[in-house]
Amino acid sequence: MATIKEVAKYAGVSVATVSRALNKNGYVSEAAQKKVEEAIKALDYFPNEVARSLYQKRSKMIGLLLPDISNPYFPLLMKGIEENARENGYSVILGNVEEGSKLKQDYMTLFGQQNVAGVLSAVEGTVSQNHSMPIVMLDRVLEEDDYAVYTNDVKGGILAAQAIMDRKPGNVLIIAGPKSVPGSIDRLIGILSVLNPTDVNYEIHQTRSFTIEEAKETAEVIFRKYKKIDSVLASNDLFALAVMKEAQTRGLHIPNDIQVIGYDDIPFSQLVYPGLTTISQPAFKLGYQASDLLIRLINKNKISKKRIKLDPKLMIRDSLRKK
Amino acid sequence: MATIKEVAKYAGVSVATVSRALNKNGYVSEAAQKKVEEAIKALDYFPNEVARSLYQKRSKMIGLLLPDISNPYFPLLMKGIEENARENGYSVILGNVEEGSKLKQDYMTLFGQQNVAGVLSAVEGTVSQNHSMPIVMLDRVLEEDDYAVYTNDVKGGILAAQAIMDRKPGNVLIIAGPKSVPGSIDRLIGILSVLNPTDVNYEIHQTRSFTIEEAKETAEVIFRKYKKIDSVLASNDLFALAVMKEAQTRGLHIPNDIQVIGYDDIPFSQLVYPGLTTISQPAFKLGYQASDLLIRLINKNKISKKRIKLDPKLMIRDSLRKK
DNA sequence: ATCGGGTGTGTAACCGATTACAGTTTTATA
DNA sequence: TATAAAACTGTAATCGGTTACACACCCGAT
Repeated sequence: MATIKEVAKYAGVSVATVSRALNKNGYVSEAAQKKVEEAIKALDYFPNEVARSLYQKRSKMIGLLLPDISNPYFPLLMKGIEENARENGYSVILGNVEEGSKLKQDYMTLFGQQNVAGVLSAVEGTVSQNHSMPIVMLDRVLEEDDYAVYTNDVKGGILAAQAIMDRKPGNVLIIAGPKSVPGSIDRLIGILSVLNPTDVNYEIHQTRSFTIEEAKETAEVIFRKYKKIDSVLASNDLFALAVMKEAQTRGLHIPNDIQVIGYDDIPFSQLVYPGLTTISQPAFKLGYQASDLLIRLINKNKISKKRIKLDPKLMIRDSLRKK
Repeated sequence: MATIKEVAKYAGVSVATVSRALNKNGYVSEAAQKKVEEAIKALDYFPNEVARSLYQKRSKMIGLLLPDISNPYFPLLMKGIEENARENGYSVILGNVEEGSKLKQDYMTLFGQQNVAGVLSAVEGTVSQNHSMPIVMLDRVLEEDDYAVYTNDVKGGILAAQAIMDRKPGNVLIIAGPKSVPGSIDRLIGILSVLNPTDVNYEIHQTRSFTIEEAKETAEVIFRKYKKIDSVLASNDLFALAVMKEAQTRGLHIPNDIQVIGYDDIPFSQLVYPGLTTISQPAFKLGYQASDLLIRLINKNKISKKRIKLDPKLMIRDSLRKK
């Protein structure tokens, strides 16, 4: 790889002039600009980002902290982030942190050591040690987070509950997501705000994670534990799919014997039979906007909204009964 | 963030001594070592990786090039990579490249500018411009790739085809993956090596991608185009799931009317009804081993095998008929 | 003719680490 | 006790960029 020094030599100018020509700041004569551009082309030169980062005390990278990339909801998020970041000349360092692990602090330290320009985190309790490193929380957001992009989960809960209430439920089972995940609580609040004023029977089954393993377990448990359930509000699509499968295995017909609604709208919801009716979280958009907000913060651009709340949407497929 | 200079001052030694104490090379007296360690703790010092990278002309990062992170096969791969990389003190820069895009060269340049220590790529035709930057190909591997970790796709094809042949197929449909993906061809070779010696009827339907959109389209098309198919060998699980759904929508019973086998064993294959019988690619292990191989290359460690071929496995669930 | 500002350019300091080199002290060996 | 080797330490160069600063030139206004 050629260096700026070699370019300067080839072009017959100083490194300062090359740098100015490259970054188009400061005065550079047309003649010099042209010589530099020729030299760059001739030597196939690309500036070393590491050297830049060192001087600027800030790299063109953003750190991304995710709780579990094997959860299919996150890849979409990542895609949105990656796309926006790339469009803005940033790249993404990946940090995968098992739920509740202490690894998140290690990653934050690492991000600091790498001079990342900012951090996107979907892990609760992410704190910056370095004040010059902005953080935008996404998806899993607390009251106290300054900058955040997330879904209106109360509304999501309401949409899901209304969809069920519109379809004459008998006994409803709510599978509630882990209490450690802020969104789970909001969804439950939304759901209950719809169910409580009615006289519908419901029970709540509490879960501890969003993993596929627990989804499978849970699906088995609920059919033993709760008899005569005919409507299920699941905390995410994984749980919904697991319940559907278990129901079908037990010879129950969906949606006639039991109707199910999910949450997230992961791509697979369309690929099962019957298609899963679910609440769509705009994952790609969430990621894209979060990256956008972070980069605005980095560049100290005007910020219209510190917390961006996106609306979920009801995706009607075939796992609920006809109205 | 504290710098090495501040640590040196606090400890009453030179920066050279601090550096030697940090990296445990060169001579450092016990007294000095202790003073440095105290200073580090007192100032909460972590060495700046960017400065290190600049001097070493190599960072503690590896570049990862993936063709489509929204394909659920890749997150597992990523998880394996991330885990191994982290264990070895490396972090991962993400590069998502739409199939066939020219973006891959941009990313390779970027990786160069970032002084990455090496690159893992699942994108065909990835070439290094910088000889000191080793590349390990994974999953999508060509003959000419020096270092690679991949699945034995011929064997995978054979396993799938045998599973079908063991279960008295009438008319078989092979959904072949895109020709641009090396593995697709091998799978087809494997499948045909089993089918051709028999007198079973089969047809081949060629596809252009592994996307969910094409999977849905294809599922519709094949039921119109190919009548009386009763066994389907899909190029990946997405296509298999789409076919299952379409079949069920048309009132066909799986596996009695039509049996389906997939490829990949993405986590969802367990969550559909009936469970999808498929060929399991050890995605996590693939990623883990690829990272391991790359880091060996980076450290110029002994390498026992330049190309690592992992074996696929038949996962029997319920989408095939009884033997 | 003189002054001032706008242009254009190069030298050198700087970012924060590693390490070559030189100098000093301690220790071991003859 | 002399002497070499080992142990320890600091100064300064280095990695490859950016930019403060100084200097030189050109042009128009006084």
